[in-house]
Amino acid sequence: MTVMDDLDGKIIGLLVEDARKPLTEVAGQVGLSTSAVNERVRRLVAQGVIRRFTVDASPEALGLPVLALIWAAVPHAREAAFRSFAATHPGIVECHHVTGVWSYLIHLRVADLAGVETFLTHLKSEDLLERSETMLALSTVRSAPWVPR
Amino acid sequence: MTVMDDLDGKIIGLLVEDARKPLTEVAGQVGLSTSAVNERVRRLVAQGVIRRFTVDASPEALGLPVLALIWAAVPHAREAAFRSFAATHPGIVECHHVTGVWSYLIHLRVADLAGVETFLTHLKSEDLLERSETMLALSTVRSAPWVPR
DNA sequence: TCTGAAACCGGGAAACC
DNA sequence: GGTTTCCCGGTTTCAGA
Repeated sequence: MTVMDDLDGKIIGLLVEDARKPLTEVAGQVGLSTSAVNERVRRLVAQGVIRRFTVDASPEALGLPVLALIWAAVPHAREAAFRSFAATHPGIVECHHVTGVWSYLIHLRVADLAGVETFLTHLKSEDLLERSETMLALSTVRSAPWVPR
Repeated sequence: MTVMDDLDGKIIGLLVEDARKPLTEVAGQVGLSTSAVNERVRRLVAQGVIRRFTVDASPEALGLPVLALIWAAVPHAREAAFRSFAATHPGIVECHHVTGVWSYLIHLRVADLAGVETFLTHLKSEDLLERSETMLALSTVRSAPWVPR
């Protein structure tokens, strides 16, 4: 299905750095014509290799400096509810079902520590949380792009 | 510093969904002229609220289906070395310095489980790892945008 | 800081190699 | 699949409010 050569890789790399970079420039840097690049980008989007064009925003600038990493044990009977909650809650940046003693790892973006407490209290009140363990990110060496929602 | 009103918030929200959406459309949806939107976007970039325009790619489509979440204890004397390693290693998607018994949480994207072993072995051989604990993401309820490097 | 008009330039389609 | 050409439309700038 996925037919990718290293030119596609280069194109993606350039667009990762700046998605607004004119295709003419991209074309110049990969050694193709604009149309060829345009067609390849179209294909990459159609194939789902590129999921979307987006912006990487600064959570700090938008008032969400606190990143909490939360291990969560979810009541078995409430797992479906937990998943739909996690999929829509605006503070939840990531949520992975993981191996090990905890069922989920949540990345939570909030304005302050009170926001963490509010979040955990809310989860418990909805019976979506058996127990949890929270760690705070003191600093970040490397981060994924962040998008508000 | 950061002067943001809810119009800026709306604009960012629209660009998050589709960074290539014509500014004329954005303008229509927020009730401003194209020029005004253009100016606001320019300001948001200048202020660092928007860090960059990028693409959200599919790690699976690019042959990296495995996401490993690794807790790492790093030798105190090697922390600077660890940080610069983590900042540049292509497989490391995220790396946070955290509170708790572990010093770092790493998100590692690799092709298969052998990739996880190679990674850990390499870290140890460079004396960047005292001990670690690895969890695998079985499924992801919610994920941040992913960019290859 | 916004609007509206004008200039410019990049993107998308068509025809062809 | 690739290139070149051409046209449409979006971005950008500027004058004015």
